[in-house]
Amino acid sequence: MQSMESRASNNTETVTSRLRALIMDGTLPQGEKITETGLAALLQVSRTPVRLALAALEQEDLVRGAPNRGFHVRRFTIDDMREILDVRATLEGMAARLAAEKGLTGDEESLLRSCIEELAALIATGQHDQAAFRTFSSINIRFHTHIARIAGNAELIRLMERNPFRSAPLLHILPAEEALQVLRESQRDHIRLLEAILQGQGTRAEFLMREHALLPLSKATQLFDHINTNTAMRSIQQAG
Amino acid sequence: MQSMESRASNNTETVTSRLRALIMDGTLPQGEKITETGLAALLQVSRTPVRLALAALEQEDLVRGAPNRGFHVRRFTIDDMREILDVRATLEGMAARLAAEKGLTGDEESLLRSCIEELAALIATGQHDQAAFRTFSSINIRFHTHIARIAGNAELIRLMERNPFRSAPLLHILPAEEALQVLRESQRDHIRLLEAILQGQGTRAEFLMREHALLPLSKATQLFDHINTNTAMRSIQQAG
DNA sequence: TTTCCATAGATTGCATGCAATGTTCTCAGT
DNA sequence: ACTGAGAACATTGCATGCAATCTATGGAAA
Repeated sequence: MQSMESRASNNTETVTSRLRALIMDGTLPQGEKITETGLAALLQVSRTPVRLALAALEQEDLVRGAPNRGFHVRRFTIDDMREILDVRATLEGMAARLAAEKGLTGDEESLLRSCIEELAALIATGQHDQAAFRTFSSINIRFHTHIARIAGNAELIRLMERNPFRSAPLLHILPAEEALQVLRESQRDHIRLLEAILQGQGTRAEFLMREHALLPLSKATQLFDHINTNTAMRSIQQAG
Repeated sequence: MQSMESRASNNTETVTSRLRALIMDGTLPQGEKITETGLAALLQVSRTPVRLALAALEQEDLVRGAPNRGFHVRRFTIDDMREILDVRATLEGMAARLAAEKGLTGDEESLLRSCIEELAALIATGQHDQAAFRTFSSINIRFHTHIARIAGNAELIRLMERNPFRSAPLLHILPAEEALQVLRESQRDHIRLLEAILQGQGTRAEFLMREHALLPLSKATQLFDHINTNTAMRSIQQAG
């Protein structure tokens, strides 16, 4: 899953990664105008790789460009985030279904189990600080990534990797108590999911996964009338 | 849905469209090596727009490139096509579900109904030549596109537009009798789908749509041990 | 004959210049 | 003061040159 970052022998990919990071962590705020020359100066490269990077991020829909009028950072409304997470939930559900239909090898099962055990251990400590949430997210991502791998559909994996919100726990913007509760419910989902997959219950796995993927968002919208999308994106970025 | 073609004020988009067409219609066969200079000479432009077009199509996964070693046309195995259609079916299913959950306005309903009536009229003529299949495909695409619009999820539409196989009836590679049967079964699916959507039966609509989207592929694989992916892609291209 | 290395050719990756297109500011006219 | 036209400025889109990298060919050594 980290294949999109880091590995960068050429400048273009470096610029793409850095620009993506600048956007996701809010350094470049939503709606900010981006000029090729400006970015080139900022990142100390020529306009060529910048242009290529912008084209790439335009396809990811992180920046938007009008012909002859340059680019600006996409504005994410709360509805945009909801839509993206909705698609993500559907794709994750498909991955779970395929995994269940295909069945697990012993190795695959134990890998998923170990994720669940690590999460259980983490929750048992009762910690609810930022560090704990980060650890939780990284294990969680491993769990989800592995299910996608097991599903074995390359096109599916490709789309999931391009989705801006990898695993979007939104934990960081929730009050600590609420966040802990999300952790616990998530963990219960994980256990049920593995059970469904092991028993080859494709449809059950699919719907469990959908619910699971939408859990943090529904929690967050229960609590806030209006989510600040800048904060939310920073939160998601920190989670990865 | 045709937004990706035609509208091309600048060279880069023109080159992108033309290159995509060259690949989809088999002029550039699968696995063919593509050099920037070669394409630039062929299309009478400089390397710059070619480079941008290649980067775009790489993200669509129609061409693949190794660092410093250029690009080649992606090879589609039959399994690749299956995977892509599987994802497409899931996304189409999501669109149907959202449409059902949202409900139709009068205009939306009558637009879908008119598609169905046109298809019924076409089938009633009993024609089963290439021209009839093309007409069928174009109406069919309108039907599906409209459902996606009704669903109203921009991210979903974006992914569906990027899927290489828009509506993939594969009719052209089936024997005429089989193709006609596919038409009839499709039409039955359409009617049921509209019914489910009108009654707000989201899950039913979702699963009907999935089956519907996979129908042509399963028919084709019933008949052939091995589908020639070049022929199949040409067929899909003709359908669009 | 086979293997390895070196050199020549080809191709990509990047930087930059130039023309075309947009944007903004000024200033005259109302 | 306000509007509109025009010019100055800024920015993109494209072409092209150059260096770095990769590939291929040929020849020498085992």
